[in-house]
Amino acid sequence: MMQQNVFNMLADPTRFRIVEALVGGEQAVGDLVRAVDIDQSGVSRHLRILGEAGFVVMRPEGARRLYSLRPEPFQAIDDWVASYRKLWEGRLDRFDAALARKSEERK
Amino acid sequence: MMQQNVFNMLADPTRFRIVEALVGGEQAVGDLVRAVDIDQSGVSRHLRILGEAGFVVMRPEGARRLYSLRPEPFQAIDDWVASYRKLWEGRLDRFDAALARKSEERK
DNA sequence: ACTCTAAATATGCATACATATACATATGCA
DNA sequence: TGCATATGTATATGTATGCATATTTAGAGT
Repeated sequence: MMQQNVFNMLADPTRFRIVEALVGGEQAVGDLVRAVDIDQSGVSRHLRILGEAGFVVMRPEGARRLYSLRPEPFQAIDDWVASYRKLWEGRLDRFDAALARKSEERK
Repeated sequence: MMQQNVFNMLADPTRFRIVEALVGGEQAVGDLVRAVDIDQSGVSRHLRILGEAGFVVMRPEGARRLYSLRPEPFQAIDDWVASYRKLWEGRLDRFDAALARKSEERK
């Protein structure tokens, strides 16, 4: 099921930039601060919010905290937008059926 | 390119419900008001916002205004989330290559 | 054709509420 | 002690909402 929470996370420009910065792999808070251009306290807060929403996980390494993306919310978006695919694909061919099957594998 | 504008539209719960109500086809404002449970003025305002963001188009029919979804923003989301697919798919097999090709057809 | 009325939708205005941010400070680790 | 990260507090800004009103269209009656 799709809760709009997921889009709420990405709607904030700073959080979006954080997510985009994390797609390449895990990053320490300090690295993200440099990537995002708000105060470090704000980055930490956004990371907490993202964590509570299931977007990121944290792994301590010494004094640093390494954050990385979790796949679930992105899978949820992928599944959700699939139901809108009919908007730009007129028909349901064999390929789309394969897509649907692939999507089923996740459950 | 992905601007977080797109997610902003879906982040609002009322707008999300409007979008979901429109996936089945075009709807008059009055129909959407019944589906969404805020004042009609609010629905009209959200429809304007969605229109300015490229999510919906309007077609007058007598005194009614029929709104329907445009495919572009959903295509954009689909394309964007595709770049996160590596989070849950370890490798790039022949099927994924076909996916990538299919995504290319749009351009 | 003209006017009046009712229905559907849009907009101006005021308000309330959420939340992103910075600064200062606390906590944890080397 | 010094570096990295988290949190408390205050503030400011955006924006969703309702109410009242304007606008547009259809239809009926004369």
